[in-house]
Amino acid sequence: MDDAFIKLFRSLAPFNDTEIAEASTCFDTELVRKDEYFCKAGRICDKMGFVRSGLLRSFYTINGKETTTFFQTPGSVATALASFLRRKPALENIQAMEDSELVVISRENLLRLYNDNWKWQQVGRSFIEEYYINMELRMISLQSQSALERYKKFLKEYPELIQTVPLYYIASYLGMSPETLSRMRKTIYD
Amino acid sequence: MDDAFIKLFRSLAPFNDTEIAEASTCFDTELVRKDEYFCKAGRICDKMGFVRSGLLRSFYTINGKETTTFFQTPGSVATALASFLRRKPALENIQAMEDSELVVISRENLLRLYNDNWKWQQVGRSFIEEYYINMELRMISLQSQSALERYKKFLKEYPELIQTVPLYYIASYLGMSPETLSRMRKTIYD
DNA sequence: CGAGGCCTTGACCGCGGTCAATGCCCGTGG
DNA sequence: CCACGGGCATTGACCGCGGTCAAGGCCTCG
Repeated sequence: MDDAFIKLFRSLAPFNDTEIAEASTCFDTELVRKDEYFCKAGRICDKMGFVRSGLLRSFYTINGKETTTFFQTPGSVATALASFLRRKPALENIQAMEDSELVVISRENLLRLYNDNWKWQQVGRSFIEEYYINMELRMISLQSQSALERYKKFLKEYPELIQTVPLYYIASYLGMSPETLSRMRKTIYD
Repeated sequence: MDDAFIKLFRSLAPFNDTEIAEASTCFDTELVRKDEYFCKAGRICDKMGFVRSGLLRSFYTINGKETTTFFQTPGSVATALASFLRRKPALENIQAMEDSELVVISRENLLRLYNDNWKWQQVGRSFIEEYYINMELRMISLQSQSALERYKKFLKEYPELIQTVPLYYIASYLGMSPETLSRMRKTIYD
């Protein structure tokens, strides 16, 4: 397991070294090459990944149109959460936009950790809470802000991504067409 | 505590009678009269309510405009979740649309239950999961469906609410103006 | 050099928001 | 009992945001 994630877990529950060491056998490393999928829509997503390096995005396809829902940068969690939780086919895909390395735990192993030690329950709760709050903020933004406001907000929150992510993915994430995003950008930079 | 909720809790973790009995001292009953608030925006929401009877709605106000985010019917959970989890001022209000009765647990007592018994951790996880999945579906709907499609979907999912809830709240929940909702209704019933 | 991927630009237009008027229902008080 | 007023739904007129379609420019890569 990775140092950064050990730190993260420790910040969520008071683990000692033994507990971390025992748990580390439950985690695995997975490489996902650019354009390949970590999860696919229609299949049950039975793993949870912690991004160590690279960059991924979640998106679903409705009426032939892709909608990007999240970008997973190093330090964040990648999973089709609803599918993972309910063991139903996932709605969304998770695709690597660059070669990415993830620390992965299977659903099975996670449930085992939950049973072994309540502290992992707490970690699990925390991640879902995190997911939830992200989603809530995103929804409020989509519902109450104009396209321009949403773009400005994105600029503040994810300045790095503007450089690396194709604009049409960002447009999709922001709930607008690439053309509209292009025009928003124009109005800002005159 | 209420029979319906005991059943619910039991479906989420294998409680025995003693555990339920011990926990029941942590719960309380709260009456919220029509138009009064269970939670208020700007204050920290430090309780979680299980609706026994009545009807409530969550909404937040941005730029002087209300947006309804959820309706809480009997059996569902009422709390400003992000505020509850992070102990930050709530963005949303929860207001009773009819006289309502809730079984309430304080944050403090919930944390105590979490510590006492891992099964309650599981219950807590389940509720957040529920909240999360609801939110996700709502977001997908808002982003990928037209106003008319969203209304039709609402009709299927919450036929009861059409009778009892003022249409302008439903419009707000569906992310459209009351006028638009009115026109959608017209196109359906000719 | 050509091809394909991505971004921009322009023209057009439709969904749905805003504003304002009207209708309807119902509770309240004269 | 009726008059009034307020809350809610509907309707109409208008219009702007942002989507769609199509074309053109600009990369990079084979």
